[in-house]
Amino acid sequence: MAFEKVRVRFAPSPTGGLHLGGVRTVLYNYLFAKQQKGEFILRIEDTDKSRYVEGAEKYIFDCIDWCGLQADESVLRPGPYAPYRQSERKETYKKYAEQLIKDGHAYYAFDTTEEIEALREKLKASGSNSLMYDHHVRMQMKNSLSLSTTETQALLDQKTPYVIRVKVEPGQEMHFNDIIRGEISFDTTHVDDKVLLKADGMPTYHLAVVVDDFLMKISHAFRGEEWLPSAPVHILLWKHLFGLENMPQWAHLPLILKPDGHGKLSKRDGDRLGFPVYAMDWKDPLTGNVTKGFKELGFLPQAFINMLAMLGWSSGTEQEIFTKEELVEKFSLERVHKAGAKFDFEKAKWYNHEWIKKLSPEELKADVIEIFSAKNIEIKDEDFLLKVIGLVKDRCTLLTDFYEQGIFFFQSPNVLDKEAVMPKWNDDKKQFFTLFAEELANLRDFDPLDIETSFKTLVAEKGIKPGELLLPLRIMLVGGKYGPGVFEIASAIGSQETIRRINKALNIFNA
RNA sequence: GCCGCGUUGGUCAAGAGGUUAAGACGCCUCCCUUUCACGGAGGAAUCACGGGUUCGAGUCCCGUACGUGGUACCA
Repeated sequence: MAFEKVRVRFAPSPTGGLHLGGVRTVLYNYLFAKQQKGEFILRIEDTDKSRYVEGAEKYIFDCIDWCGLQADESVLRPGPYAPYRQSERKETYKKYAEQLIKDGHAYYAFDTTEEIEALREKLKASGSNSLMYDHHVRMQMKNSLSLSTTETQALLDQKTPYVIRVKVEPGQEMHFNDIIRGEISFDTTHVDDKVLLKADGMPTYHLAVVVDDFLMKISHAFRGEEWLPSAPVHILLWKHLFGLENMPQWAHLPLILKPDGHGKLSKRDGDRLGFPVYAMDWKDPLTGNVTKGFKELGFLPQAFINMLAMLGWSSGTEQEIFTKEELVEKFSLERVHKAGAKFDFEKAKWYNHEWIKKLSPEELKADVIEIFSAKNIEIKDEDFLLKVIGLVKDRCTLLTDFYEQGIFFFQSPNVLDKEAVMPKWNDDKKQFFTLFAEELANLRDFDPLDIETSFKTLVAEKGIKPGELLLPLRIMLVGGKYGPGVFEIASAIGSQETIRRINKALNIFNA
């Protein structure tokens, strides 16, 4: 099983949305490929027409792009093994399915849905603990094993709809070595005769994944733990079709679970608990419903993939904040957890906060401009914006927080928190601010220290406690009890604007 | 039901037979800050249970419980 180089793949189905677990699988694939100087390819599983959603394919590429995890080969960037859409590889799968029949490892099955339903009813009634189409029942069904060659040929000639099923021989021990879980064993007695090729000529996942992985020379295959139970089928196909020695190494990733209750995290949990489960906003073209994404909520892609990487993996050190490059360097499949992890949105926000603190104003600039422009605030002076970002970024958890944390640098506050001021408002204070505004007009340099000195001097003259006046001043400039140091703010917005805001507020407070 | 996989604080987790069982999120207290954050110091809180093996078990084995996934012409 000598592979020339590491080749990994991710194969989403375009059924709408890209869930956290999916993005994490992409991420682990990407990290491993880059680390091993290998290639990451992205193929599309679009063989189920009934679930195909228009636009979902593009959406998947957009999400992956936002996360910065571009594939080396894909529908967008075809490589030597194109096409990468399974619907365009139909004939290939059919060829291998027929090969399997020829070799006696698969068979035609002509049973209708109703007949299979009836089988299950019958099994249930008889108290059987297995409702599968398997070696117990296949000779009672309508297929090329129970029928004679001529009968089978006749049905085929009449264009009777059929599927192709694997023939699983019972009583065989099967082993394989999972990179994360180690030795895993199955008994084929409990494996059913899975459908390989559907009546419409499309392959099922089982056939397609094996054929594609072989043809595309995949060396390592990572997928969610939910696939573990179907591994025996895949191993059987590898054995019969391409040889076990050519099979990729498997790694079954732990599941991402609901924060409360039980089960896999699903799209509905996000709506229910108020956090996103998709990378980006997804608008269902049929219903028009929008499912929220991390991007639009105000997450940085760096924080998003950092958080995702740590959900099921740890470096073994105390480091928690990793750049993509550091992840490529440090990541190891052996250190991926076996158990599923509950998703914690609070921790996700913490990662974002850390990343906002870590990035420079320059690196944050483009995102912040976008946040403001979405609120119809046009940024004219970028140097000023950079200064503002530097002043407020430590108090922003989400990118969208830049709006409320920074808006007062660009606009006089519309609403003042009067409640915080009025109960203690009096003539002395009124007088103070009137005087203070006049003082400010005379200041040469309007830097924070000068303003503070001027303020303190006046406060001392008037014999009022500074604390009594600092809060009203803040409310006047900012509107509320938040933001960086008042004198920093005053200096940033300039003397004219500061005086204007003080006077405006005086009118309101004195009214 | 059957089959697979798993189980360290509320959550993410370190831990590869001998540790005072790291660290982070969240929560609480205090300090800093004449706002809100940032930052700093501290606190409460954990090895699912029962049997083995061993001088010694969170770590190895077996069982039980619980969780989770699969059991589709879905992926």
